[in-house]
Amino acid sequence: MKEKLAKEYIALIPVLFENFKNLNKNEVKLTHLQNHVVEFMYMKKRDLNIKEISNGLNIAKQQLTNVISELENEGYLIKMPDPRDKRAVLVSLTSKGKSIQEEKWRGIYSNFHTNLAKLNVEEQIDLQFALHKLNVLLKKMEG
Amino acid sequence: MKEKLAKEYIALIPVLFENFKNLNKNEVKLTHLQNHVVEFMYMKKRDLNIKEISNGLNIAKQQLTNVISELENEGYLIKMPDPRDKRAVLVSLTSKGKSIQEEKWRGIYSNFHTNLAKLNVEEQIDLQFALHKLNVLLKKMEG
DNA sequence: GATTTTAGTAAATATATTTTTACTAAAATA
DNA sequence: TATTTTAGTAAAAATATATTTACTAAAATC
Repeated sequence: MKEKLAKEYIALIPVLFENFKNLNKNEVKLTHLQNHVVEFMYMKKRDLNIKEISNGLNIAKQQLTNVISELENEGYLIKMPDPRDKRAVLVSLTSKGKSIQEEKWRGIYSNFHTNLAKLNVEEQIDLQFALHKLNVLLKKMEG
Repeated sequence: MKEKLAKEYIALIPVLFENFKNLNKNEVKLTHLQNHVVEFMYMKKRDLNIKEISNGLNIAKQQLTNVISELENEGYLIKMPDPRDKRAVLVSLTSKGKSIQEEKWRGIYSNFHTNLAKLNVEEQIDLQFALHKLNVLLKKMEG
């Protein structure tokens, strides 16, 4: 059974991939790395220090110095001293930074709504149930 | 209900994101774009011409000339004339190109197997059912 | 058949990303 | 307390990516 399970899991990826392919065709003039950082921070939903971003994105911390100071200059995030470690710096998305991401999600969201119409009511109920189950179980698997 | 449904859908993304974060820490010495192209071709599971890759990845076709000829030099793909359009060129992943991707999926796969142990049998059955439902329904929504 | 569009290539220039090395100051450890 | 490790910055050099312009040949359209 585990074989079949893993196959279903892996089959899910290209399906979702297709859905998100247009996600980063955003208008805002950020470079790839800048966008990557903002996206990562938005996903994490909390302030992060540079090391955490560096680890999370597999980018050398030296690169982040410039990327983040540029984002700060443009008002997408702010830096502040980490009260728990005087060496470290906490990076926090501003509402301008968050709004870039929210704009992207609005697109996904509305697309999802549109496509939902292709399912009948029974299927919609099944979909909700499946999504919920999946979220709960995948989180359990990670934790 | 649609609200709740969309929320579950969107909540799924960060969960999966976490799972795939290490996917591109691969050893192979490809540049980002090169990796992107190989990944895209692998997902599509068929030969593509340069225009299709350009559209699919939102990359100017001029950029692809170099990226693809480099990949060809390294043996990850081959180019051949498109029999249906003498202007066009079909790009096809070699087994060397495919094996890079397969290596990545093996990592995901084995990670999934490991984490599956955190679920009891009943939960595993639920997971399989949810994954299957989701694949079927999402595909229906796209099509 | 003439004209326009399309697929791909080419090359130059401008930006962005990566890597290497080195430094400071605070934290952790011995 | 002395030593080592860690978080962040800085700057130069090497690569990679993006943009612009222009060209060829085949396809599509008029």
